[in-house]
Amino acid sequence: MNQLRAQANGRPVSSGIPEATVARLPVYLRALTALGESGLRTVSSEQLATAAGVNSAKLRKDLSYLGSYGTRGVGYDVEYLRYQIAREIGVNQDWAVVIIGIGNLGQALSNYGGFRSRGFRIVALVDGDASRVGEMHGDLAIAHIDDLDQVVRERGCSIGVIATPGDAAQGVADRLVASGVTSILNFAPAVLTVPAGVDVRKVDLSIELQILAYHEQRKRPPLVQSEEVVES
Amino acid sequence: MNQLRAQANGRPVSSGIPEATVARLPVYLRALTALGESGLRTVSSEQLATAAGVNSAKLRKDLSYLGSYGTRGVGYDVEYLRYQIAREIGVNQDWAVVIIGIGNLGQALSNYGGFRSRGFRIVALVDGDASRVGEMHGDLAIAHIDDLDQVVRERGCSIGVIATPGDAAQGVADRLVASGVTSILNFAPAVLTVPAGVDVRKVDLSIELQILAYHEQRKRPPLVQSEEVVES
DNA sequence: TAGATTGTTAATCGATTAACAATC
DNA sequence: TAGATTGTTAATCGATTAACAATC
Repeated sequence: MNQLRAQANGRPVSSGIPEATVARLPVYLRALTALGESGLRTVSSEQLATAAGVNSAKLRKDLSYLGSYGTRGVGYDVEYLRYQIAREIGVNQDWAVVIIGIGNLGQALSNYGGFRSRGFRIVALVDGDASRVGEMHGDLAIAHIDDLDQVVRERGCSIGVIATPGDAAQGVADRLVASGVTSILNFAPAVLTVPAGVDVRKVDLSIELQILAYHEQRKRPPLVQSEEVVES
Repeated sequence: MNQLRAQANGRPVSSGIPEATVARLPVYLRALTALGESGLRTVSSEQLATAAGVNSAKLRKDLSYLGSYGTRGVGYDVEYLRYQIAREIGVNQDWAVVIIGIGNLGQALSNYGGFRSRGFRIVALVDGDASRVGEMHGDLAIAHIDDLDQVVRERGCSIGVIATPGDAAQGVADRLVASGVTSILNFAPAVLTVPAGVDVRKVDLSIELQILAYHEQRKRPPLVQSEEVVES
């Protein structure tokens, strides 16, 4: 079924965690942080699942990939489980992030305070417009895209965020890859092609709205819906 | 296997389209629009799949849920297929969108020009800060959250975008639902609880970065990784 | 007719879920 | 010991993929 290799300690190796589970770990982490701040010391899978918006069977299955961190009949120690998940995700250390494309969205991202507490530090802002080089946003001055290599090297960036228009995105991705970045978060409406070993995640606002529209259309059908089709 | 009901015309009814397929239709739509603008009249599943970043088997399977819009031995008429997909998604008409929370992100979203051409019109900006009511952003003045009902009704909003801090999000969602909105795009880092029949999609930037960090950690292991664990 | 390409089938894979034995 | 809750099993469900018959 699941070809989990096992370590000496009996825990499955990290790469054996299913993608769907990996995508939920940050949600559990956030819920545990909130529950911990509210003073809770111990939490059951039922409680934590509710806080995370999933069912408890899925939560327990997900946690079972990390190891056996609960106590039967009792539940999970909030702080201990929080620490284990944070370690598994890799956010006990800080990751240095470079943002490319300092338009409205790039600025909003650079100002967002929530990244810091979640393991990310924005260490560089880069843009293709030479006239904006040196412009300050908080502590950071905009650098030019031609200096990307140097910026990435000097500041140890391991994640690149693309917030350019769609037609610039592939070029930026190529430069990021050339400078050694192997993790990219893409906000530009474009399909990126990257070499094997480079991870790209995309956040596409129009696509999210279109998925909502698809379902909305079926909840409240438009007044006029033509089913006639002109054969091409 | 797949309990597709069929209409008189033999096409599966809309609600029979798998979610994974629905999520890709906007990607195909965008690729077709770009190919059409480049002058291409006909496209094969192989070409379109490449442009959309998927494999051709998946593309053909996805399109088969919509109907039989291709010609064997030839391919798909670009404009005809583009129209059919747009109709299926529901973006041949415009959807009115209200943004709640006009901070950095809310402003960036309200300024983004790409929504208009993709079937969405931002018709209202709403914030909880009374001192900002009336503030202009483009053509739109900020309204107060207490007037949400009226705004939604008068401007026919069918989609709400939440761009508030996390702790305000559930309250805003409750108000949106109360005012009749049944589709919500949530940018706040919070799990939303809504009644059945209301769709929520979430865009969570920290979560996306954490998923990247998980994989990055396994590509370049940190210099010091403690495996020792203090039992709680 | 020969070549090309769709639309569909069926096998495989991965994710979800309910149920419950293990065990605190 | 009795009650509670985890961790795991196994069934089910949904998504992906390769292969190819249908057909332009």
